Formats: sequence, C-alpha cells, structure tokens
Amino acid sequence: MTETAGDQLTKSQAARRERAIRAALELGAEGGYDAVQMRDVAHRADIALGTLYRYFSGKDHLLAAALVEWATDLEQRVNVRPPKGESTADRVVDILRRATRAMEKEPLLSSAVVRALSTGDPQVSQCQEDVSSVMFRIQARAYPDDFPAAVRDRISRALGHVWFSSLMGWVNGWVGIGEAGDELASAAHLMLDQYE
Amino acid sequence: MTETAGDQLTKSQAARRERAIRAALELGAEGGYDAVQMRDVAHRADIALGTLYRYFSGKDHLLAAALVEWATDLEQRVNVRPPKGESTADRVVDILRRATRAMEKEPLLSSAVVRALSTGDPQVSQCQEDVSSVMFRIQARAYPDDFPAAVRDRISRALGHVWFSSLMGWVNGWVGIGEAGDELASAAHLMLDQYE
DNA sequence: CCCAGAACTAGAACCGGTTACAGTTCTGCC
DNA sequence: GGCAGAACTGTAACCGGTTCTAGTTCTGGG
Repeated sequence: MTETAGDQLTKSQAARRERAIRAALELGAEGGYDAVQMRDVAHRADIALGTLYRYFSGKDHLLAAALVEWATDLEQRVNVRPPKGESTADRVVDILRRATRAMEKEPLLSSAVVRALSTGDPQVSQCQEDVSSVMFRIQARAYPDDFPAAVRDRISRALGHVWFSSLMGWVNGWVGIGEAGDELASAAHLMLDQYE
Repeated sequence: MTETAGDQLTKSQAARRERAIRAALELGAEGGYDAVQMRDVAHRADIALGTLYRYFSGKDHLLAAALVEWATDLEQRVNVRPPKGESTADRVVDILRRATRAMEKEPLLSSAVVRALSTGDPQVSQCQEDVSSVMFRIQARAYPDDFPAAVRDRISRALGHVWFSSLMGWVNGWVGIGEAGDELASAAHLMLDQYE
C-alpha cells in the first residue's frame, strides 16, 4: 500500500493513484503544505474526495507516498552518476548533499513532505521506512568494497539520523540549508576520518 | 515570549500562562496530541479561548512551550545528580538516556510535544532552539574538563541530531524506545571511542 | 448477457483549530 | 474617583481535514 507498484491495481486505479500523487506534488510545489488541500487534490486529479481517501489514509499519507516516489527517482539518478570524492566521508557527504540539493530546488514541496513524514499515522510510518531504506542503500554506494559492513551500517544509520534531523531543521526554518549540509559533513568526518 | 519568565507579565498573567501550560500537559498526558483541544485547554485553565491565543500563537506553540518547561526541569535534576559512566561516551549516553526515560514515562505527552516541535511556526522554532540549547548544555557536563571544546561541540550537535531523530522515530512508532537508545549509544561510541 | 459486490461520485455533515467581534473588566495615570 | 486603552470573556463564524451516505458505474464469474 505504500507505493511499490503492481499491488494488483487495475490500470485505471494505478492511473488514479498516479494522478493524485502528481496533483499533490504540484500543489505542494506551488504553495507548500497548506496548499495541498484534499478537495483541491481530488478536483485536480479528477477523482472524488471519497476515492482519494480510499487510496490514502489521509493528507499526510498522500504526501509521504509522494516523497517515496521522489526518493526512488533520486536513487535511480545516483545509480547513474556515482558519488565523487577523495575520502569515504567526502563521498558520503556528496551523496547526501545531492539528495538535499534536489529538495533545495523545491523548498515548499520539501517542507510539505517532510512535515507529513513526521506524523504518527501507521501508513506514513511505512513510507518513512521506505524512504529510510532508500537512503540507506544510496549511502552504501559511497563506501569502498573492503569497508567493514557492520561499522558501515552503524554509521549509515547515524548519518541517516543527522540527515533527517537537519532536514527537519531546514524545512522548519531553524537553520539555513547551508548549515544543514555543514552539520552533515561534520558528523560524517567525526565518524569516518578515523578509518581513512 | 518563549517561556523565560518575567517578560513583564502581571502576576495574574503569569498565572494564566502557567495554568494554560499545566492544562495542556495534563490533557496531553491523558490522551496525546489530539486530546489537547484548545477549547478544553481554555476551559480547564479557566481562561477564554481568545486569551489562550493571545499567549500562544497556536496549539503547537502551546505544546512546545510546555516542552521547554519540561526540559528545563530535567536540566535541574541532571545538575543535582551528575551523569555516571566509565568513558565519556557512557556518560553522554547516560545523560541522553535519562532524558529519554523521563519521556518514556509519559508516552502520550511525549508524542504530543515532539509532534508539536516539528512544525514550522516561528514561535515554535524559538522553543525548539531553547530545548536544543538545554540539551546542549546538559551534554557538556558529561565531558572531562580537558576534552577539546571544539570537537565536543561538534559531537554534541551531531548527537543532538541523532537524539532528536530517534525520538521522532519512537513517538511515531517507527522504532521501540529501546532501539532509540541503542542508536544513540552506537553513534556516541562511533564518535567518542577514538578519543578515549 | 446478467448479476452481485466492489469501487467510484457528488455532496452534505461533523469536528476542531483559528479568527472575529461585541461587550466587560482590569491597569496605569491624572 | 475618573478616564483611556489594553486585556479578557463568551460566543459565533470560518476553514479545511475527515467521515458518511445515497446513488451510479465498473468488474469478474457464471
């Protein structure tokens, strides 16, 4: 139910779902969280409000599902163009910064989806998990093959936390996007430089 | 306006503010975020709804202000009973776990205040900053006097992120409280063991 | 082709955060 | 004491997320 295609949905159903997510992304990019109004999404996607609620448990689930799609797209792009950097820390930071840059281009949308992610709805949690595992997989590509996997996983999780928290700080206006990237880089070096 | 007393408030005004926060804490502890209804808070605190909105910019600001008070109380207690542990990492983890344990006792309330913290309202951001700086100060007490301050600050910020993100994961049901503590410990060791 | 049940639609209704407003009470100042 | 203005009260209204309902359309099995 998260988004991982094919869940035995009719063609027209998959299309409805797609239109709903696209409408949410558009409205979110134009005016942020508040502008994503369920009535508007339904209207723009040309489906009934009740149907929208059949596909998504609520506004936050809709936005979270949109983020999952976004993250998946990012993974594709990273796979095409691998991370650059001398040290492992640099490559990890490069990857996470790239993810952040994508969000930087759509600040209103980013703030909307991140805000949606931080709600307790179980359906949303599922999406959060999907996003986490994508970020986790993406990071793994920055490590050399002979890097101990156990340590790598612990570091990835910790950096995932720092990334998420920094992102939260950015979309909520606690810090600028630059500081967010700096915090990330600082943490990456604190953990990785000792293994160079 | 965050909460730092004295802002030239009448005695009766300070009392109103106090009653409002207490009411919010009570309702939050009983039923979580949804149970903190502005009409109820106003009624329980014996103030008019409009007045409540004169003191707090919205529901989230009210809850965030309540969290600031909570964090400040925690700081007092930590100052009384300093952190225990052999290594610096252990002491830092001890401190952060203690903070987490306090929240563990009021899961519904914790989830309510954390959820409130993650909104973009500027007033809320101010509260978030207050809480951050409290956590930052608290952590500093776990380090030996001769620990390089610059590194300590970077580590504190990174661990603050991990703490916040883990907390978010817990209140939103992504992970159990135990895992949250473990993630924290793992990150602390990744960064601190190299300085033992 | 036909039917039962699921899915969909339009629209009203409910609920709670937030705002607006008219009237009352408090506060500082003369 | 008396006054102006700020603060407070009670209540109604507004808005948007969510739920509900009655009627319509689609889908798969016989």
